[in-house]
Amino acid sequence: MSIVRPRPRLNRLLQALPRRQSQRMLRECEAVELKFGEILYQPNVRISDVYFPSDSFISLMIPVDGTGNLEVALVGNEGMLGSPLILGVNVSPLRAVVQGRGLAWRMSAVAFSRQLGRSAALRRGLHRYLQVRMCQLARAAACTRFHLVEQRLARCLLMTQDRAHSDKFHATHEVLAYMLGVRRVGVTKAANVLQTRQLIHYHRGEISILDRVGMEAAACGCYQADRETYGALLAVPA
Amino acid sequence: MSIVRPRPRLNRLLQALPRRQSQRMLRECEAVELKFGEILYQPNVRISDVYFPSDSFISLMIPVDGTGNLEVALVGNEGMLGSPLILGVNVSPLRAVVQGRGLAWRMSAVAFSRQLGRSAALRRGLHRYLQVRMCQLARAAACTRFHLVEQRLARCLLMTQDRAHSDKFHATHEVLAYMLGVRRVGVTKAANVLQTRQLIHYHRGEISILDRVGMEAAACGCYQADRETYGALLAVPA
DNA sequence: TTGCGTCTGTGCGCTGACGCACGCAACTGC
DNA sequence: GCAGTTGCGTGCGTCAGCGCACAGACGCAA
Repeated sequence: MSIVRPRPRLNRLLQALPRRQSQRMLRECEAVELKFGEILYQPNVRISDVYFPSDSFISLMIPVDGTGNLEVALVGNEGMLGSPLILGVNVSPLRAVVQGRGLAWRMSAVAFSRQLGRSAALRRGLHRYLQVRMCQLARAAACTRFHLVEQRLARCLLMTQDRAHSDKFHATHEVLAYMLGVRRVGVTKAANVLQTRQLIHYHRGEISILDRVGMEAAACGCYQADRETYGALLAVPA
Repeated sequence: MSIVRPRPRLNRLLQALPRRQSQRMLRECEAVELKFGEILYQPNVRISDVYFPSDSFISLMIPVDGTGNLEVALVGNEGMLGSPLILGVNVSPLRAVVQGRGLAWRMSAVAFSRQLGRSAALRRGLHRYLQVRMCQLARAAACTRFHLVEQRLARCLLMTQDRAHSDKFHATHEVLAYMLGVRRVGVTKAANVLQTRQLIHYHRGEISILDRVGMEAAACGCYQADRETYGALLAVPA
């Protein structure tokens, strides 16, 4: 049995804004459907649009030595793409690849910068989001250094589940290996263990999280730590 | 023979400001002598002061699983400590440990935030510095994941040399291991190779860089990449 | 039904780093 | 001049992850 949570129509960063500013932002946005594998940013290429995902999610990868890749962040409806613009820089050092297809709100870089100049509330919110990202980047460095593939895979799947807003989603071992910066075979082995332990089920790229609690135990503490960081800095007052 | 470059009296972030703003900042600062091993920030503890190192340098470490540590940034006179305040957050997720004793300009968090609110030039400069840090954090993640201890050690030594403004500085294998997140023995082996290749010389914690060019070749590309990132975003117009 | 592409599983040898533990040399303080 | 501390070197067994290679399983389309 699979619990599919209602797919969000909005982005949490936008939602957290005062009502009027939130509406002003949406007026400048257009809804776009992002396709799996679509590349939104290339390293050192000028950013022309920012994105506020709703039920899509995008992974940010840093190129290594011209050949390898490593995912350093996964952005869903809790975040945004185009953070350098918040700091007055209009190129991204990272590649942005759509991992989960779905809706996002797109806004031109020009309009975004204009809004940023006008709204202190917007700046405040996005600044806090940036701080969350910095924490998560630092943690990603430690995580990739110290934690085993199995733990990192569990963490990656949980993060994906959160952003897909469903306990079922599509991700082949190949893609997961690419994100984690390991061999495909490494993922196969780790995934096998998780499946044997009844934590997940997968079949030809369709992954289901069966035991969320068990998965959180199987993942390294970085998953919880990331969530707590987000909660502490961006808790949305109900 | 050892070329000791003139020790800088100022911090490059402050220097890059318009003259009047730079002076306004310095008026709020007091010069402090930082001692080796001194801890300036603890994770999740409120930031009371910011620091602009001149000839001191400080490493930022992220704690891992309550036991381990990993250096994710090394801050010298090209940067500052207290970046979360730029984003309106007054706690640091990282531990800040003085690696190279020397002078720094200290300023209260309150005064810093006030200046930040008043000077657009200050905000602009520090925002760009933040973007540099984000790039470097992402790169650190990839570097610790993919590169060998020997390359990473070379990179670490070069970064230290830059911030010490001297090709001689103090750093035991123990400390280097701590920063790189590897065993002390791992550093001993790697350092041995570098010494055999006449790139460095060390004796009881006193390290000399003998062949800068050779070292840059021995280090991974991350060293150059970090420099280029800094240069591209924070080039100081002469 | 056949064929082909995609996804997953397995096997083997290799290596970089780990943990542990001991030895030795140099410097410091009494 | 001796003891204790600090810094560095070495040796050994272990292990996670790598590269390479091949094989089975499933699914879609002709």
